[in-house]
Amino acid sequence: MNSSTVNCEALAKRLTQSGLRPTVQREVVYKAILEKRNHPSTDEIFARVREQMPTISLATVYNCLETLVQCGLIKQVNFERAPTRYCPNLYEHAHFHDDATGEVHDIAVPAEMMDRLRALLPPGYKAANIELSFRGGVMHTRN
Amino acid sequence: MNSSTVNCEALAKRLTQSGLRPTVQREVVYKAILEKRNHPSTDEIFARVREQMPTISLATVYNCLETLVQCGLIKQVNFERAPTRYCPNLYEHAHFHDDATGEVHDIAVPAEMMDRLRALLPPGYKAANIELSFRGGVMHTRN
DNA sequence: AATTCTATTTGGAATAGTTCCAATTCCTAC
DNA sequence: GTAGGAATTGGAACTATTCCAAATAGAATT
Ligand SMILES: [Mn+2]
Ligand SMILES: [Mn+2]
Ligand SMILES: [Zn+2]
Ligand SMILES: [Zn+2]
Repeated sequence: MNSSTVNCEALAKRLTQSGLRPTVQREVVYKAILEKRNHPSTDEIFARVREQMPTISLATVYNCLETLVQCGLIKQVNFERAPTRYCPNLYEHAHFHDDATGEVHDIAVPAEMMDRLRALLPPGYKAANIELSFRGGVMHTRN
Repeated sequence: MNSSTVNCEALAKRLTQSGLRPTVQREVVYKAILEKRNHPSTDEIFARVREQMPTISLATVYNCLETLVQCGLIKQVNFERAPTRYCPNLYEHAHFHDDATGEVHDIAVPAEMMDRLRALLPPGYKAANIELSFRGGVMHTRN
């Protein structure tokens, strides 16, 4: 029983809990995101998925992604107005967008820091969601 | 000498410094953003600007906004994939997007907090930009 | 097992914010 | 005043995403 099997059992369970059907399309889209966790765009996911299922439609990929987000299995990552990316890392974390390569890296954020951020809000403001993102470069260290 | 005059002198100065011309279109777009600092969208800015200058084109508004951002006079504010908004508040701050009203509110962020955020980055990562945004609701307090 | 009912998928059209482009107009420098 | 570059303009093009109506698949019921 490999990790992919585990993940897809979790997927089926979560979908069923939400009253949705664990379809093969949803499974293959979810696996595509898991296989290389580099915050792929919809196009990238579509390309990966087509290798397994060449007949899947782009509309279905969009539908599956929306479903997976609603079930809380993946997160949408938006940067400026660039095409939406997706992230299977469910821990609270921030994103670093490397200007040079275009890559997006996860940045760990302690829960305590999240609390500090929430504390910035005026009384009465309740944040359902906090997004923290960095943009910049990565210096190469010479040894 | 009202504040609008002051702001527009600053605008002209900044544009000239950048080797750009202080045109009437750029001035009227900038004033439109300052007049009601509610993070207006391009459409809203276009509507405001047309009252002063009914002949201005949408393309020019887009051009002016890009110029003003490049000069550092305003900031782009993106939320998910909603239409871009603009903000003349040049202090480092976060944004709170009210789900109920769609309004965007500025949230003050102490410089010390910004430093803590930067400190989350691994060695070698240099953030040219940090974006922090909240989404949620505002509770009404009874008295 | 056939039928029914609904969820899901599918291909293509439509949408919308934004960008691009070529032509005109406007400034500035000479 | 003329020349040259900057800025503006209207409209076309672009593109990520959403919408839609028809086809398909799957679960439930008889
Ligand atoms: Mn994408
Ligand atoms: Mn906008
Ligand atoms: Zn991530
Ligand atoms: Zn702001």
